[in-house]
Amino acid sequence: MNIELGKNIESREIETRIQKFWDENSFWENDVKSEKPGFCTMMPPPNVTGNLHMGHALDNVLTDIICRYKRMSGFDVLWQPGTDHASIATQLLVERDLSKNGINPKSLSTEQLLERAWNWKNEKGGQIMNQLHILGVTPAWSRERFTMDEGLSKSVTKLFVKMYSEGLIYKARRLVNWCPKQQTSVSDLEVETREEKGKFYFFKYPLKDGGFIEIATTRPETLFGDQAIAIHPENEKLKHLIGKTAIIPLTDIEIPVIADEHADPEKGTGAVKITPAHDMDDWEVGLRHNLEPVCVLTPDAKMNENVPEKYRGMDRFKAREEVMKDIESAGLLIKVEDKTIPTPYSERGGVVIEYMIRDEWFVDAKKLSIPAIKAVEEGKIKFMPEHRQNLFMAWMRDIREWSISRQLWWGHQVPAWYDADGNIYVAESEADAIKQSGGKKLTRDESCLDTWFSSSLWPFSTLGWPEKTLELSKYYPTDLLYTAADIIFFWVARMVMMGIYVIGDVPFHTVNFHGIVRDSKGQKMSKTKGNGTDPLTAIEKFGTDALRYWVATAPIGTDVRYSDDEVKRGTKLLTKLWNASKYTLMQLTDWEPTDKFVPVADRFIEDRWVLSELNKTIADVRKNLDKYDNYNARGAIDSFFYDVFCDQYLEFIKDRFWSPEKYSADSKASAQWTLWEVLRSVLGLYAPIIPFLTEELWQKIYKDSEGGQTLHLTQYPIVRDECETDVSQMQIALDILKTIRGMRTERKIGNGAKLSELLIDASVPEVLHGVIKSGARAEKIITVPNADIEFKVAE
RNA sequence: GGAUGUUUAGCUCAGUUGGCUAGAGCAUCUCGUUUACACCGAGAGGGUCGGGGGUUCGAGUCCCUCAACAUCCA
Repeated sequence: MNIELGKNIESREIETRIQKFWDENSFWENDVKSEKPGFCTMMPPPNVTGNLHMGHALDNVLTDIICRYKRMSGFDVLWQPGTDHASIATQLLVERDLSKNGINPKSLSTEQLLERAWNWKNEKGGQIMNQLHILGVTPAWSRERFTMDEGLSKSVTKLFVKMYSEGLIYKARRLVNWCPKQQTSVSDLEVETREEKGKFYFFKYPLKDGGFIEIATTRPETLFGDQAIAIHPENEKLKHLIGKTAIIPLTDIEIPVIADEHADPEKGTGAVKITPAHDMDDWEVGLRHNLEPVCVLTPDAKMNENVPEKYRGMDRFKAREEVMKDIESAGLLIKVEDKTIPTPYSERGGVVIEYMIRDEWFVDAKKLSIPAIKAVEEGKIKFMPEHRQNLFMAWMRDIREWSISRQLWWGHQVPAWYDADGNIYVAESEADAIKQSGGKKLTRDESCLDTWFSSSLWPFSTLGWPEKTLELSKYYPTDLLYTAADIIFFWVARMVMMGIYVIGDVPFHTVNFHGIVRDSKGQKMSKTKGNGTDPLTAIEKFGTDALRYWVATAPIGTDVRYSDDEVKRGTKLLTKLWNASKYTLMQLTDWEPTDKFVPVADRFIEDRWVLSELNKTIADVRKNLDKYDNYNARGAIDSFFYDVFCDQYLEFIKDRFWSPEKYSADSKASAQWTLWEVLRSVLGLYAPIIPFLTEELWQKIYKDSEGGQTLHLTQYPIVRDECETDVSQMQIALDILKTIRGMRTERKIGNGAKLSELLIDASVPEVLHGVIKSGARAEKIITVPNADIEFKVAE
């Protein structure tokens, strides 16, 4: 063979060239009709308007390693790609863009806004997919879906109607989390509680019969919505006040003093004001005592018409100050204490959540969770790392109803219509709804569904549900899901519930949660800190393979730290692989794959030894990849490649090429066949991790003799029975060679220096003399009974 | 406040059901340009495995307790 490799690797040149070749050939499409067993994984759909970040790189490269491995192991792989409409995030982007251009988004109709959003999606939506290509990942690109595609939207509507008809979706009047910034309700999961420094206000409510009742509150501005004052029924100090009537300060509104266990005698004054429209606990109290909730806030959290004129239109925080000033002037203030208050924030909006009474749509998550819990208990889903299961189960067991309607325009509109009397018609189309109503004039519910509702259908809507497709029967339940731990409840839990409800089976057998990417100091990467690293920048610097190699070092489920130095390790490996290939080719110039084959059993012991080690490695790597353990798989390949192949085997056989006359006639052929086979296996083993360079080398070296188009559709290395020969004696040679190396270092003799004579014990088997001579670079071996190792350096 | 993790070499981390003389990479030090590779090779130093207690012939690994940190939930 006469193939020469250059001195340096042009990583980006190779990678872009090979990426183009892959893209042009659509190698990674599934074939639902194939006889091969299916292997399916879903890409967590990234935000359509988003940009690739390290988290995506982690998900997708880890998934890719497994998909490439499975494909090379005889599976019909379907890796389903696509994007998510991310309703709030996208809507914000579009509105911001409009404002920048001097257009008030509120002046546009929903239709006009939707048109803008679709234009935005069509323009920018492809970007993140293009960025994914650069990672060299292999989803079935032609199957790319978008959560608001026609088909997927139909699935959402269909499911909504089905769930409504079965009572699993319902409209109800509730106190919901309200984001005053985006003016939409949000689910419990979208509320983040932060400990904040605040004030605890103590003041007095006059009693109608004279006297006062003292209360304490953190939210005095809501007092205009008070409906009662509560005292614990067993509060000895205060219970004599129960049944009296209090007057809300700054007003003449009368409210009763009631008995309720919610009033903790130990907290504050022991008496609490009850504002059912603005506090979750008070809402419950209100239900128990039939209190009418009175809302005192506008949707943007200003005081509304239910408060005295002076406060109307005032921001809630300003109103808090004003109310307290006035209470003080009225002589009702007792004291103000500093207090740490758990304050609910809107995760997306970044402002303090209000609780508002609204008619919203809910999913009966409790009912859906029961079979989901059972499925996990029965082990139908494996969590990696395992402890995530506890977290999942704890949340599931404690689940509450899920608020799914949002006052947003970008998303799946709730398929419900109302007639003039407010009757609800839920249907798959307006025509159906009208038919249901008996031909009345209807208006459609304006709210949109929570994006997570839409994306919870992803594992089956992308496979064609509600149609009974071949894809569904072949690929569902899917095998594996790699995703970020922070969406375990938002997405993973909901997919599990919906999958079981809709299809009757779990959406995936294994879910692998990776950690988050931190910077080299262990800080979370964030835009505000500016410590983020863009994967594309890292690729520009070091190449995709190097970045992928770094990703493959991530142990299961732990946070990983990014640093350029870590990624540089990848470039070192690539260089090493390139050089080892180059060296191997140099030894094969007088050899062809068509030459007479040397059976493994006839080869030299060091040749059989390296093949035996390779066999062990292949078994080990496969075992780990079968468990989705990329970390140990990569480690096993590395230690074979570096320690066994490069550092030992290649050194051991050098003398056989330099001085062939010292060895038997078949020495070279034995080593050449071995080199040829081992290098090929190394390329195969590394292929899923560093797909570009291995492809490049395979095409240069092996493609002609093997045929086929790409390394990545060849068979993953398998254990070869004929390589299981007895090489136990090699250990003696390895020990001797290690001792000699130690002696060289001790005596400051370079490892290149040749030894004119090497003295070894006579009991060392003859079969090892060759490898010892070669490995030690000794001209001559002298055997003496009971000898310690000794040598003379050649002049 | 509750739950779940983490705590192993200077740094980042492995260590599967208890049997290791506790490993790797980076960093440090010594030696070596040898015809694949200095993005290299050969070596060396460095840890009472967070503290304390217990079970055991034997504990980094199991139990209890304390501490620090992290995440999630309230």
